Amino acid sequence: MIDSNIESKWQKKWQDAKLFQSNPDNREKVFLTVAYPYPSGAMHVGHGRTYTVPDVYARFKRMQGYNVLFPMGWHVTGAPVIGIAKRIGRSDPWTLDIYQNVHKVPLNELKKFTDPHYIVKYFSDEYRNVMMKLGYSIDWRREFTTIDPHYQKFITWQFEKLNEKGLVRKGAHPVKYCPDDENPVGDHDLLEGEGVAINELILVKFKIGENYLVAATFRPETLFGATNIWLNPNEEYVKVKINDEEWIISKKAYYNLLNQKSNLELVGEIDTPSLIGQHAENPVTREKHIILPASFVDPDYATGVVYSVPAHAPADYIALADLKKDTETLNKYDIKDSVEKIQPIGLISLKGFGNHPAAEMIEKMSIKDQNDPDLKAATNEMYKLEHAKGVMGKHIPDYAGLKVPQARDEIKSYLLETDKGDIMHEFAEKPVICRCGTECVVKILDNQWFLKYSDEEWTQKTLNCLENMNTVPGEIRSNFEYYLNWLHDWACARRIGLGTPLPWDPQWLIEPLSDSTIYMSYYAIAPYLKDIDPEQMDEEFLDHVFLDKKTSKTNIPQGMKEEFNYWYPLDWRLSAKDLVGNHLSFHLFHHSAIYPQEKWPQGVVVFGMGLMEGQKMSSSKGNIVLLEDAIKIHGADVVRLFLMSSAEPWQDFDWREKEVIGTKKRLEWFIGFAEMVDELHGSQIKLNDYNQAPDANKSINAWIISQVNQRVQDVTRALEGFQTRKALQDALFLFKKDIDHYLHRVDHELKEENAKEEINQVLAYVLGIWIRLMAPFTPHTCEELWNRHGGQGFASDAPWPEHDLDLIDEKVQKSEEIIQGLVEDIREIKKITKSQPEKIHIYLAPEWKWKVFEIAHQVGKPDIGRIMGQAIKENIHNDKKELAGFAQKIAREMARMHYVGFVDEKRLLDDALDFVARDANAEIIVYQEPTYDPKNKARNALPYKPALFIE
RNA sequence: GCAGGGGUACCCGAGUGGACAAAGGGGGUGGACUCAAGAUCCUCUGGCGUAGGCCUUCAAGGGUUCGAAUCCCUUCCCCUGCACCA
Repeated sequence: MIDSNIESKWQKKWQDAKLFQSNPDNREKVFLTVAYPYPSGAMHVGHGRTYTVPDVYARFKRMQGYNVLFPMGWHVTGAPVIGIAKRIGRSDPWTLDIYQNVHKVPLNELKKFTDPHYIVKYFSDEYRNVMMKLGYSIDWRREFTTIDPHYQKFITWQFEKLNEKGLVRKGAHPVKYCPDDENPVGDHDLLEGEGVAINELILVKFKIGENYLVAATFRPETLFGATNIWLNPNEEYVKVKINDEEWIISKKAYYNLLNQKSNLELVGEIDTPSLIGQHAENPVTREKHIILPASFVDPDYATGVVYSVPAHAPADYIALADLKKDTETLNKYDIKDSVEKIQPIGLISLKGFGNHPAAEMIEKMSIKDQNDPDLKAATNEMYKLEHAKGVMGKHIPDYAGLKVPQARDEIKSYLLETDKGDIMHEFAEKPVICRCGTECVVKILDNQWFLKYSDEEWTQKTLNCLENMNTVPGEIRSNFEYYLNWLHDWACARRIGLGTPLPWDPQWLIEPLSDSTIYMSYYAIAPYLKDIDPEQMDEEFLDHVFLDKKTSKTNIPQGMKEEFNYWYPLDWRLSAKDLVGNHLSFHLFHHSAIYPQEKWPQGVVVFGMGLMEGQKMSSSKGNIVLLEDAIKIHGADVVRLFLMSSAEPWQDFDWREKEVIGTKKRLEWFIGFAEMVDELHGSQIKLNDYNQAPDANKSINAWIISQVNQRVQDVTRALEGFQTRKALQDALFLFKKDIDHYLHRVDHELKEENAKEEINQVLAYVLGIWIRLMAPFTPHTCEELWNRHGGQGFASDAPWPEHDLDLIDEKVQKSEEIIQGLVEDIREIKKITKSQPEKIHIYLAPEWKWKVFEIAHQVGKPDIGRIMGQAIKENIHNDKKELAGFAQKIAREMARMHYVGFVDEKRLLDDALDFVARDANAEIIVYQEPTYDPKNKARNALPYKPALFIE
């Protein structure tokens, strides 16, 4: 039923009609962009959602009469494809497997993937192809890649602006670094160690002879409790020269430090055992500490030298205990007497613990020795507790009474200022391994360029920008506020990758997040650039176009500047949730820095993630569904429909094959309905003849017209807020349910000519509205139906239906509820009594009960006194006792009831009598007055709820 | 740790003070159609009930209110992000 030829047919017609090529005119505009893809892999259904949301919104707004621009480009800046090309080049099996089997690249193409440019070309072609197959209403004339020379000139201009405004600075920066690739690596480049943080450690120089034994610590405040120094006697230690000092550290530490310190020089090897038993001087307390052996010391972590604080560090405490028992070692190094004398020195007071918390922690967690796997947990726990609640002891000079974090900062400053300490960086966890298999190191990059997002003035300006902006969903706003304030300076340049050179320091390339902040502006000028030499796009040129500055240039194309001013500011920016803290925030920063306020972004929409059958979707794990396959199996409209209906854009959606098929059935039903309308009509209808709602004589016809108008209102409202799921809930699922119900209700009337004529009119009206409501979601199907049923022009261009408030009638809706309530009541009574009645007597509520309802409604509260008072005053019923009983009974109900006024139930039931009789399979007799009432049921009758007697 | 979002029936998921035993979908049940299967349509899908009703439920406990899935407090649990980068 769903035919891919139909889809390609309409795609071609749209293209031929240039339907989605948007040019400035006198209409109101809507400009929306979605983050352009980085084409390093095939497009899966997760991407499908990302790009379908703006398409649906664009189509919706277009039908409402706006001039809508929805463009697309390719973000090819960055390093990942370089790595991929390299790995393909050396036939890395993992990479080959992913590209062959997950991205489904044919072998002859894969061979060419050693060229990173080819990779992005290949996948951007594929993306474009899939986007076209999905029927996106993109203005393809504006397409570009981020390494086009024209675009590079635009980026150059942007960075010159930022630099002129003093928003760029130079500095040093620690990064994860692969020594083999000679490049920083991001988390996605890692085989192991994803998300591992880089920590800063303080180096403390313990003087030993003319040299320094350099220990590393997170907790310099504990220097006052140091009792000894630990080395691992089985490891190699070396002497290195740094500036004019000589340090003793482990050999592995030396190699790590090479990446962090310049002018580091290996001077000589050390005989490690000879150090044991010697003493080194604490730079703060001037005490001499003995150097002792410990197996827990990892030579690859930090400097391989640790100073020991047994009172507060569980590892030190247990290592000391181990050593005291180890007579062999004590004798070997002749340190027995010294070790025995060592006692923990408490220096931090901690609520709930005594003088030596580490000892208690060891006890509590039953740590056996220094090789116990739980030792790490004990250390962490201790660290957290003392960090959060510890206070420096009274006997500690200068720092007494300070909280631990504060003391730590002050001691750190003291050590650094007096040159008694230094800093190094280390991974929080090891190993960290690059995809190429090499173990990564922490490297300090000098001469790095930073965007100064920490700049207060700039942040404030950007917060202003946020304040005047819409965020969808609304809750995401506080995230933005948080991130804008939190953002540190951003290292904006790289050594490796594709991209634009930094104009004033061209050995650096502008990094991908930094070159995609204001590029939405570029879409406005993109169609003008074909015949322009990029060299002409200098600062004066672009200042004129984007900032309205005067120019004497004569080679700037006519209309370029005007076009930018027409489309800008950007109305909506759409992007994924995880980009709130970088891309989306950067885009606000850069707009606020470069453009005047009237050009600042107007809104953002944030996306959730995609799941597949409940599992996280991920190319590297292979559990993705390629869009191309999904389109092939289900058709573009079904894919679109499922993606839009299964979750709101900002929620995570779950691709479940079973539910996709369910969606497909629903769409087929819609198509079948259209056919059925024609069939009932007896000949092809012309939708244009049915733009007005027909006059309804029967209440059920008024009901469906009311429902349809209600749905139109709800769908429109939902789409305005990008709630595609809610919109479809109304436009498809509930709409279908209404029609199901309607058809069920009128089924028996289709044989009567008179009734049928009205039904036909109603159905034609409904169909015309329905096709248009669905057009943004399933454009191909809707074009086809629109065309088949004599709609004018393209459905994509047809006017969006507007709801008529006069037709949304609460009484009509209530009336149908009354009928349904009645049918359900009959069913229930039949079920309970397990009987099949022959006659059903229906008693309507007398007039006085309606009056009591009216009074109760006006009173508005369950205030029986007032209701009674008013009722007696109006003299609505003679039997005061019955009146009181009734008032009491309904007082409570009223709060729950949706009272919409008097409904002529007699007329209503006459209308629906056939239906009720058929459903109940019995004769129905309606009584306004209870002339026959053997079981005295009539007194139960309420407005909206007639009484029943079945026999 | 910090920040944000959550816990609703067999599953997914609406619902932010009364119309709620709780939308919609999926799954299941029974029925109609059919030689049959499939598709389609209808019913039911917390418990009890020979008259349209009653009882128990929205992570757990406590509170506010005439009235709580919804508001407040406490506890437990889950998810996402925390950067050198798509």
